[in-house]
Amino acid sequence: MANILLIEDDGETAEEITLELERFGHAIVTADSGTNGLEAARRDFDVLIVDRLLPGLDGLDVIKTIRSEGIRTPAIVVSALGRLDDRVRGLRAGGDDYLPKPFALIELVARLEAVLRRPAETRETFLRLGPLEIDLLSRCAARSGRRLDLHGRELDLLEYFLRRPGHIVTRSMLLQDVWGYRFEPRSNVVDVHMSKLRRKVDRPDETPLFRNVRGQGYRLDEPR
Amino acid sequence: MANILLIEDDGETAEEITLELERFGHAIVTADSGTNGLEAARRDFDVLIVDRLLPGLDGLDVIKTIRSEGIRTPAIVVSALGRLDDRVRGLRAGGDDYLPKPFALIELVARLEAVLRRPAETRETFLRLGPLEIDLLSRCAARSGRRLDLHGRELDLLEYFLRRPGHIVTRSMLLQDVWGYRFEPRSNVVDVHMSKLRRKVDRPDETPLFRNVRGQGYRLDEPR
DNA sequence: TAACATTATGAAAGCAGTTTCATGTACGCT
DNA sequence: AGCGTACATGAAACTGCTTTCATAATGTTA
Repeated sequence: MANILLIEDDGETAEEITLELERFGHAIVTADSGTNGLEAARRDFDVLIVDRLLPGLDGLDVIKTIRSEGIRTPAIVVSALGRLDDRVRGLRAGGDDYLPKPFALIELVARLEAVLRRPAETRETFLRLGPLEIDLLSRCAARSGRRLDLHGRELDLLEYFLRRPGHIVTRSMLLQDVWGYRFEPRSNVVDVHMSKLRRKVDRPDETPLFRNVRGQGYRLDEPR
Repeated sequence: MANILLIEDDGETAEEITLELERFGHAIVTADSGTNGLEAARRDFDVLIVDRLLPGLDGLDVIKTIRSEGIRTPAIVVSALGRLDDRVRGLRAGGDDYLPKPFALIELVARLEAVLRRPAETRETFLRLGPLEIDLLSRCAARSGRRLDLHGRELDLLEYFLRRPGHIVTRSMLLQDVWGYRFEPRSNVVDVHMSKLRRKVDRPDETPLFRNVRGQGYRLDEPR
């Protein structure tokens, strides 16, 4: 029922957890290092399960980083380091959870369900970045007061970028999170919609907010 | 730019205000008594301008009534009674405004713009009535956990009813507020969509929540 | 119960948004 | 500059939601 990102370097453990959670109908994606995990965590998951000790980047740092980027996906940290030092104590304050190893899988499932059961995350319904505004409730957007007449997909796209200002958004992220495709079709839907969206957002006489990053994706710039 | 309901019994004053506000690009609908005004105020307006002294029902009572029904359209009360008694003081607390007569029309326009400029009213994004739930952000609805697969219009319809539980909703209200038609076409769009919506919400084995009120419209019953 | 008005609904038509396809343009590397 | 790849975009095809239309069912009144 939920999209879960598991950041865990030990293949065996990852496999074990994946199988168990899939038994409960969840969809799991695995990342095997802190660096990969960080990248994946920028996408739209319902929960993250993060190992504390990871190659490349510490699990807590992954969470810290995405939080600093405004991503609020709840996270459950799993670790052999049982002692509750300061950093771990900070976790709960941030609404996340901590699970010392070894743990019974059923315990993980329970915490997970608890996180998912939490009152539907009160997301912002109104986003703004510089001259760009978007009202998710009435589903309308504007740039400097000029109303943008966006179609559904275009609006979803813009929302996705507005939630990640200044960050590169890849086609793959969009296909997965906006279109909901599990595997990537060879299609240029994203390109076509980006083209349409950009035409509406960045008019010839305006300073462009969207940029293409060759070989990587697109970025919505924060205004300086 | 805004849909305004003017509740004012004096035709001359009403005309004057209407002309001025239309000059600023607003769309005005007028009601000439408290009773008519009350009925109209249940629809979706951006602001109400209400005369204090009205035939039938006092202006403040109109506001009080719709507030008790959960309608939060901001209101500006206009009155020759300049003294700020308790009831008027209560107005500001409720987010509404008061304008003693006589006033310059430009003053009314200013207050109006101020009200409209207020941070987009933080409406509920999640509505519930008995077994019915609707999440406006993800735009999905459910009855007793059973997910209703509603199309856009159906969802808009359901939202409209959920915001007016137990109240009769006329076809005319729906055409105006959900479809945005200014004048009523002879069409049975509403009937068709109600039919589809009811089929999804009220299944044969469930106790029906929607009712038809012959000659008037439909009602979504509050569960007892 | 007959006659009329209102409501319900299946199916077809209409239309708008989405996706694909084909082609043109820009970029980066040697 | 030349080449290959990535990106941009007009237009057609497609899809699915919306609306209309026609007809049936239901309720109301005399």
